[in-house]
Formats: sequence, structure tokens, C-alpha cells
Amino acid sequence: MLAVVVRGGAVGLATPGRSWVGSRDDLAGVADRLVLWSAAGTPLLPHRPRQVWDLGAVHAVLFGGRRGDPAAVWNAVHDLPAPARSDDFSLFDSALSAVEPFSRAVRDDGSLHTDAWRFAPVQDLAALALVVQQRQEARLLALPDPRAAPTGPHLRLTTAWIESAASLLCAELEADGLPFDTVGGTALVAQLIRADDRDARDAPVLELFRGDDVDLRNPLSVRDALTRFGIDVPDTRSHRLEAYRAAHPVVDALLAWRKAERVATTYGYDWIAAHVSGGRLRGEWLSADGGAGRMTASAGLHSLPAELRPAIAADEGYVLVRADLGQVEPRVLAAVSGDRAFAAAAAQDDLYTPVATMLGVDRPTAKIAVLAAMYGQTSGAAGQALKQMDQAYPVALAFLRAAEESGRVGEDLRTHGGRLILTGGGGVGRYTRNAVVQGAAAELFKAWAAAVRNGLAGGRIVLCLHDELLLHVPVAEAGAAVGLLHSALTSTAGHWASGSGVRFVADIAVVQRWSEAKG
DNA sequence: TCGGTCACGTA
DNA sequence: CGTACGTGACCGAG
Repeated sequence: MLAVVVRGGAVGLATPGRSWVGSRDDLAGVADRLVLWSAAGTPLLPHRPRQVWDLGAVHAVLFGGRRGDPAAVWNAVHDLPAPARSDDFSLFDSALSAVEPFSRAVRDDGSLHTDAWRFAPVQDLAALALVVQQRQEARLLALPDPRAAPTGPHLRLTTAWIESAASLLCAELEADGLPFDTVGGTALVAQLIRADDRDARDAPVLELFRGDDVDLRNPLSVRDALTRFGIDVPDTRSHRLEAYRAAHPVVDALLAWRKAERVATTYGYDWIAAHVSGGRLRGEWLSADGGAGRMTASAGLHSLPAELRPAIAADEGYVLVRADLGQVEPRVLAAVSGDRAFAAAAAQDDLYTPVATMLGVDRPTAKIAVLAAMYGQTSGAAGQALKQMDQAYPVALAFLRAAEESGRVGEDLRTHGGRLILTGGGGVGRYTRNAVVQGAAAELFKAWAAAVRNGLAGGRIVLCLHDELLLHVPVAEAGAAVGLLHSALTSTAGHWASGSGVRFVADIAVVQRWSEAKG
């Protein structure tokens, strides 16, 4: 284990029993087992290390929440309360370089100064990082390994490496960006918003409202105006207005206007100017949200409308390889709940077919039953299906009920990988019922992504989208990338869900543009 | 200038 | 058939 702290031009290093001041050249040779306070603040990009231990990422697994600053991370493993968050928190601000060599980073009560990262000598921070790593590791090993037939390292230790890898990957995703066809994308935006200025966009819709003084951007105003056409709705969400398309042409016009307005305001020319440069679309990435631990991205990367996806296009001589996990959440439920019957269904290419047979219903009904079970249905329609699910797969359903009960009474719980899900006092039953599935799926996905990252000979992961990976690789590497995606999934499932019997499948396609159909 | 609400895209 | 995220416009309070 080698701890590394980079602050501005200063580099601090530590191994057990020794710490020293080094230089950035020291980063070049080390590919494995780096300990970092945060991959996000460490300029490792040129070296692409294979394996890091990100203290902030592991802290989030052990203790939940969103804090990843050194003082919170240090204090937590010493059973001390988190300090108040520093307003100007910036982990490695290069502008701050004044080091006070006689300052003590650790106070007499054992807590870390909130701004120790700023004033403490970098080699001391590196030494402290190793202390935290050891304590985090001990706490992870104290958690039970939930697998039916554990193989290899303790699952919770694996989770630490995986979450760290995701954090590192996020730093790389931020820097690398998505290949973006700027000319084509700009033309696409122009076509989608049709009119350049706001009044010209509004005019045809206002016309249909026949001069009513309606504010299209004010839902209340729109609702009132629709009432005058005999359309009485509790809100004006598009899925609700969908039913009234035939009632009056104004509904159709309004919905089309909304789509154009959406692109104009969120994904228009300003968006391209702000987030695209040099043929790359970039956003900020977080390796785990505050809830179940999914990856998040800004700049709308995770909610890019399908109509704009043709703009994500491979460079000349490159292809995009898109791969998504099939039916991942029910398969994850089968694996983490230990339900042998459900796992048998999840051993098939299509999980819903054997479920349908088991329940004695058609496939669409089986799908609704499974989803209703996982997400805590509220409407009565799925009630019968749920009862059948409970009879067919009692272990899986009991697992879900237990998660829901934890949330209801305010008892924190952990995902399969060991991430703490905070219930904040209770009353969050549906949330926790979903979080144990969604969160575990996020862990499987990250494990897959990490394996792919380290296995890629050429090219890069350029997008992670919950159950989908997008790779940008040289044409000659496409075949190898497809093979890697499959083999990485097999090996990942082998250790993450070992003994479960669940099969995980990926749908993979080699394309020029993200929008292109799979298969 | 803020937090809340509505709305909508993605998984 | 629910959960979650980020984004933006508008509203009312301060």
C-alpha cells in the first residue's frame, strides 16, 4: 500500500512506517494499491493506475451519506462525530500552498482538523491516509459476507476496491468526455427547437389558445386555459394530457411545444457551448449518489433525450461499443435474496418466461408482478399477482418485506455489497425496498465497469448509465472489446453473486452513433 | 436571492 | 409500476 497526497505542486507519500515528500514522477511507476483521500482530487489521469483505495468512496459505503472530506472520513473511523462542513471545502485546492510545518493535523481529542488537508504537511496527510485505510478495512471485514458460497476475498473488501475504481473512473470520465459530433449535434438542436427565438416558438401554440392570456411556462395558467376547452385535469403533465390529444388540437400543439422548449432550454445552443469543446461532451461525475449508490452525472448526461443521441458519435477510425445488462434488477434480487426458485428463473436468457410458467400467467403479467413486487405496488391491479409471487418466491418476497420494514421503522440497512442505507428516522419503506435492489445493481454494474476498464487494451469507457456501458474504441479493437464485456460480466457475476446460480446477460452492439439500434 | 413546486428526460 | 437523479422555469417569501 502506498498513500499519495497531491496538493498543488507538492506530493506526499507514505508506506507503513515511513512518509516522505516526493514528486509527481513518483506517481508514474505505481499502478496498484494506491491509497488516496479522493481520486477526484488526485491528478492520476496520465498514469491510469489499475487499482486505488479511495477513502472517501469507502467512507460512503461504511457510513452512508455524501460526506467525503478528510475530516469526516478520519473522524468516522475513530468513532468521532463529523465536523461541521467547511464552507469552502475543496479537497486539493492548488491555490492554497502555505504549509505550517509545526501544525498538528490531529487534535488532542483524536479528531482531524477540518482544514487539515490545507495546512498539514503532505507527507503527514499521506501517513494519516494509511491509518484510515487500515481502520476502514478492519470495519469492512467485521461485516458478514452475504454470499451463498463465498469465493475469493471478502465481498465487502471487494466492494471497497470496486467503489474506489468507480471513483477513479469518474475522474477519467470527466476528463475524457463523450465523443460529440459538434456540427451534427448543432444541426440536430436547430431541427428540434425549430424556431430560434422564444416568441416564434410560442406563437403557433398561443394562436390555438385563441388569444387567451396564457403563460405556456406556468402550469397553473395552462391548466386554466385548458379548462376553457372543456379539458379538466389535476395537473398538466404530458402523460396525463396524452389522453386528450384527440379532444382538441391545442393539446397536441402544447405537447410538441413542450418537447421543443425542453431542448431549447436544457439541451440547446447554450448547453453545447457550456459542455462541448474539442469534439467532447463533458460533465461532472459522482461515483455514488447519497441514496443507493448509483453513479450520477451533470450536464444532463444521464437524461439526454433519445432524439439527441445521434450526436454522440465515434471519431474517425473508432467505433462505439454499447452494452447493457438485461433484466438486471430482478436478476440482482434473485442473487441477493438467495431465493433458489427465483434464481432458477434468473438462470434463463429471459427471466420472465419461467416466472410466467410458475405463476400460470402470460409473460406481460409476470413482468408486472415482478416489478410490482420489487417496487412496492400501491394500486390494486397487481395485488393478485403479488400474492402469487409470494407463494412462488417466498424468500425473495420476504427479503423485500424486510427491507421495507427497516425503512418503515427507521433501522439503517446494508446492500449486498455492504453500502449503508440511511433511513433518517423511518417512514421510508418504499425507498428502502427499492434501494436494496437498485443499490446492489449499482454495485454489480460498477464491478463490471471496473473489470472492463482494466481489461481494455485500447479505447476508453466514455459513459456509465446505470445498466449501460458505452465504450469508444479503435475499429481494430471492437471485437476484443465485445469479448471483454462478456467475459468481464461472467467473472464479475462469478465472485459478486457466487453460489446464487443467477446468470447475468449483456446486450452488446458495435455502432457509430449512440442512437443506433442494438443487435 | 432563496427554497418549493411543477415538469420532464433518463435508468 | 416504483425509486432515483439533474435541469430549468416560475412562484412566493425574505
